[in-house]
Amino acid sequence: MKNKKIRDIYHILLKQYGPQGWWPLIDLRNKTSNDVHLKKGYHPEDYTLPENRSQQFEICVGAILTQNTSWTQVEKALDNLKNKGFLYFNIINEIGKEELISEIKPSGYFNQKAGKIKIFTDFFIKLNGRIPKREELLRIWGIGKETADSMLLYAFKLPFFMVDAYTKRIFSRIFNIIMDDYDKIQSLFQNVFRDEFERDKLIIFNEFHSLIVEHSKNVCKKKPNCYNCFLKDLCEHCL
DNA sequence: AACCAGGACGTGA
DNA sequence: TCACGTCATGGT
Repeated sequence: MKNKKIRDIYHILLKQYGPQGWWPLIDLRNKTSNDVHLKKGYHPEDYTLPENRSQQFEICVGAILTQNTSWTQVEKALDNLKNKGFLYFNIINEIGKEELISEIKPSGYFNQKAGKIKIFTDFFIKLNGRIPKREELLRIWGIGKETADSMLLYAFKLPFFMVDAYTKRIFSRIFNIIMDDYDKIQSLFQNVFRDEFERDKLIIFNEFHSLIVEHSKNVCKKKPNCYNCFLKDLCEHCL
């Protein structure tokens, strides 16, 4: 049964990698941590974050910046914005597009992304603290399904399972079927955990996605390292 | 030196 | 609907 397999995989990944502490927040990066192994900005097992509109906004900007771009590049862009004092919705709203572009260059696609961030910022301000509907986000130019769901899950704490290229790749291999339809994959996963409490769903979707990213980077890469993959007993690609 | 990274949009068939 | 081109920097 697919559902049980998906549940098993979640628990295996969680046990192997541990809580991932998504979504990283820039202010936590500068905090002195007694755990040197803790990746900066991440906050494992603290699901209270984000705790204010400013942090929500930062996550949303990061979600746009990371479109088809590695997070290390996004960090550079966010650092630039932070150091300039730009990483606030009221400031982004004030500054010119060219000014924004010059700070987010490391993340690539800077012309498009600057426009996307400006448009989203206008929307975010008009929210005035309200939590947006998914359809509202999808109507905004520059926000597709994945970006919308990453905002809903990690910034607005709503239980949407987000699907990305990694998710499609891993589970295409595991089930030995081409899984490419965003909506089908999302409803499959949300259905698996439909009976969980809302609070648990949030944690599960939060961790699951980040664990998928972690496993995809380390093991289930484009050229997979099946030899030391601890999912191989469940993976049809390896049978 | 090609290839890829936590996608989305516009176009033509 | 779908396949494809475009956007762009910096890592490996």
